Amino acid sequence: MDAALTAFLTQRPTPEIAAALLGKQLQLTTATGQLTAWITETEAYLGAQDAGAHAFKNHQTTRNSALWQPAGTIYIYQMRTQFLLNIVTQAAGVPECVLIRGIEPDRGLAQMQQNRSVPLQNLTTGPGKLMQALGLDKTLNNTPLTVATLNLALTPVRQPRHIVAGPRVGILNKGDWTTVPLRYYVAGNPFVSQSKKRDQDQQNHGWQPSTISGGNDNL
DNA sequence: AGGGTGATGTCCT
DNA sequence: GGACATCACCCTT
Repeated sequence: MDAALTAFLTQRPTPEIAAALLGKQLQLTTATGQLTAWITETEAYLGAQDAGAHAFKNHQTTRNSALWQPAGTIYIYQMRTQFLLNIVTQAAGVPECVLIRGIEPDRGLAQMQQNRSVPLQNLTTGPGKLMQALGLDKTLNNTPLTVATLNLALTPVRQPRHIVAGPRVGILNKGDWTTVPLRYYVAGNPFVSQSKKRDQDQQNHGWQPSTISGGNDNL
């Protein structure tokens, strides 16, 4: 694992990591070229103490064993018919992670639309949708980033103008953990799940304009 | 708003 | 071995 990436994913609490991931880039190498996308929405899951997390009470199973691996390990699990992408944070043995819930396509948009044939505004606005667009299943589960065809790049980066924190999606009847604001998204970005059109910034997608320069030949 | 999908884990018989 | 819940999405009303 790349030293800078390990530092990024271990040297502060997981909620801060989840917020800092907004504007970082996912990069997937495929047979037909590279797919890249900016992270727009995340959720933090805080391990054994977190009633909303798979690692609650430190219960390790076949499905969630990746959570106990070192920072930067990919954790992918299946929910109904969908696959969901998480990145493990903190030292090995600490089962915390960040769920990737939204991405803004950058390079390889045509390939993503071929993988998932829906209008652009519905392409990557949710954790299952973005995995369809990337063409990923559970194959990369329990694999380290950078070793896998999927990588997390710390540069280039886009800077959110404003980050919104709120309750996580789909966490019900979990006491205080139901409402704790561990979901983060780029305010005004159209590639955020459940975002309303009137709240979207169609000009800059919620990014600092000075950080948008070049690179994006699709949107 | 509501139902179908259908992998995986947990709690029960 | 079965009933039930789950970090979604799609389609129909």
